[in-house]
Amino acid sequence: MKMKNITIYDLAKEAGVSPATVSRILTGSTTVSEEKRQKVRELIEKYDFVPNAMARGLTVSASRTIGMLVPDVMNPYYNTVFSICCDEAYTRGYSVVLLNTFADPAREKESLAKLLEQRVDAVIVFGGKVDLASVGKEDLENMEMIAQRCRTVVGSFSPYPHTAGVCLDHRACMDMALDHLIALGHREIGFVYAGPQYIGTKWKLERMKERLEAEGFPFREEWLIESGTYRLEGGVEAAGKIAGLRHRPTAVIALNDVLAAGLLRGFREKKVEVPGDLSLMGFDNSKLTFMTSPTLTSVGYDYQAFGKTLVEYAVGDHAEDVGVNVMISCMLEKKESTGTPRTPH
Amino acid sequence: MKMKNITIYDLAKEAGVSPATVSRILTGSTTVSEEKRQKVRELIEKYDFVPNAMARGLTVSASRTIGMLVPDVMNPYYNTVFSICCDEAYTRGYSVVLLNTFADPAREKESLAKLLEQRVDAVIVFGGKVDLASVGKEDLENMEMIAQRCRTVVGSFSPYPHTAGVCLDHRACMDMALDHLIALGHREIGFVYAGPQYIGTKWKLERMKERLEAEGFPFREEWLIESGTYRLEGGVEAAGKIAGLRHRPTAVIALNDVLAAGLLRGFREKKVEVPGDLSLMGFDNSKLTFMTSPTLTSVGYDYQAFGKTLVEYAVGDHAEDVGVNVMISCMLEKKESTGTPRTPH
DNA sequence: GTGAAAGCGCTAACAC
DNA sequence: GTGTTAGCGCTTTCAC
Repeated sequence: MKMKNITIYDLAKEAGVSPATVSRILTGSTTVSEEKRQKVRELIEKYDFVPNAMARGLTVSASRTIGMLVPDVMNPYYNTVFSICCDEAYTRGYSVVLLNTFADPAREKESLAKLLEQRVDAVIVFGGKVDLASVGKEDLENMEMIAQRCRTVVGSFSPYPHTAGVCLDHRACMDMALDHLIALGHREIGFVYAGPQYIGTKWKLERMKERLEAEGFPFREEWLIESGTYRLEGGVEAAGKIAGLRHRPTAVIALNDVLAAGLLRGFREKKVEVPGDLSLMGFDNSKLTFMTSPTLTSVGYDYQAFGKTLVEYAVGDHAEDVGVNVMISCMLEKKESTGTPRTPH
Repeated sequence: MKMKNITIYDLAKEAGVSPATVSRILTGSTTVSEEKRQKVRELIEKYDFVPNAMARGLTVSASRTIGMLVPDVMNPYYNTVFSICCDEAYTRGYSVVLLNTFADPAREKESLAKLLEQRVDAVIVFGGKVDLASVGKEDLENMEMIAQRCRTVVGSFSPYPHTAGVCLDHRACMDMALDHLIALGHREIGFVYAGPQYIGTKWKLERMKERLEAEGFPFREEWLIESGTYRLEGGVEAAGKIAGLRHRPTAVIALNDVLAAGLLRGFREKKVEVPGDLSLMGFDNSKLTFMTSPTLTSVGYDYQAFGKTLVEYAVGDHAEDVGVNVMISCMLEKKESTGTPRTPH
């Protein structure tokens, strides 16, 4: 089945020109006589010649390929950003390849290594070590090493000197959520998150404490629920815990829409009405928020800007200010899952 | 910032061995004395040496990389399959890179070309021309050309002699949906799909006609709605049309869960109760079906087998029977969105 | 067990 | 404009 791969030498011989001429036609670097160009074009067509990117890559540095790592393609947040990055990269003549790491450090490391071996022009990293609240010295050095080999940008806050970070302002996001709920009259507010080790979660939690304290609102440990996962099931389970509380909060914020959807489902099972008995909201404002019933109020982001900025840094538009952190703006979209509490204070 | 890339020659010189020896250590092809191995290992560590996959690829044929093309990563169907493929490939020492084509023929072609240039071991193609009911001679030749260069497998029925197809049995899927609805007592059934040009849709439609005819049930053109898209909005719009019908069907089947979710949302706006006034179901049985309220009855597939089979063909486990089509089994999951019609016949 | 040397397929000077 | 030639960084015979 496999046929011998045809090379520019084969084409050159048959066309009666030199390999260099074929190369010139391929790259368009210099002008070639119309006659020869025509002849070679025909042969390329005839043999369905596909140049070998590896041979080319050996002499040319740029591959016009960006590698992107995400912990979970099935999560709307990640696949939305990826999709937009693809689009943005396309307009610039780049393509972006996605690798799924399943939030597994080993796979993340291997994937990164593979991308480096393939000499991609840049890597965009989401999840994993980068998302952790505390970055070890080892990780820092590792990232620096990678940054020395290709452009790097992370989809969260970058503590790395040579890696750009494009990130959400988690404190501002939390403010938006709280402003909304407080304006509706809530003062007993819960929070459901996957784990405190993630930096975004840490910031949101800190901000929440600050705000509630400042407002003089109660802040109970039992209203803080760690689901251990970002997936639907985590939300369902958390809803059970909240429903079982002798003193429930009047509103709950979930770390993402998926968890919020899970909570919604859990509350329905437990006959807790949303937003009647309890207001509920999430973050990410994904399509998902339109599919649930009631639809989910959510703090979303400027995904378009997110993808665009990531790609800009990846292709080197801002080569002078690597190591910088760019904030992506967020906005609240009010939908049906939030309302005034039954017994306003 | 960019440092000179270090090569096996640099390592060899410093270690006082030949480049060949370094290469042997890298590939593990032959035994090398422990002493030299040790020394080289240290240097690899010291310089964070990353071998150049392009140089290697020039002499070695296999890259242990599979390329996958999907029309829309944001669609649960595709990202679920991709995710499982990643997992399956990982256990076999392969990695799979994803490219999003946006169902755009031009991007599909370019993406495919890029994968071929990069000499991936195999490509898994979803969407685009492959999904169309009628494959042109040109497409056929093009696919044959690609199949000559690397293993190819498509995520739908393969009309290509040298390309394996891993596909859903659309007729069986439709049978399952109809069996369920008919058993509940429905005989006036509608169908919402994106467009008739897709082969899966064509088969489903044909099967539906056959079955309804055989049962002697009515089959009205106005109960067949073409949304033009697979996205949520298409479903919302279709719901509006159905709600406006003077004679509504008692049950509606949507081509996928996303459309079904859109329909659900549209029906809610129009005060059509599901499943009270109308039963609704979809295909794919994605996570989404658990997030809506009511939860969505859906015909799902053995995604695990789907991903596994795709990868098996991609890595060449069944090299003898390329060109074959493998069917993935489907199963109905009854949830809340279907019930007995208000006025059973 | 190890080194020398050829070659993978392309690009980019460098001559002409 | 076009051909010649020297690499790019690795793997792999082939000797020893």
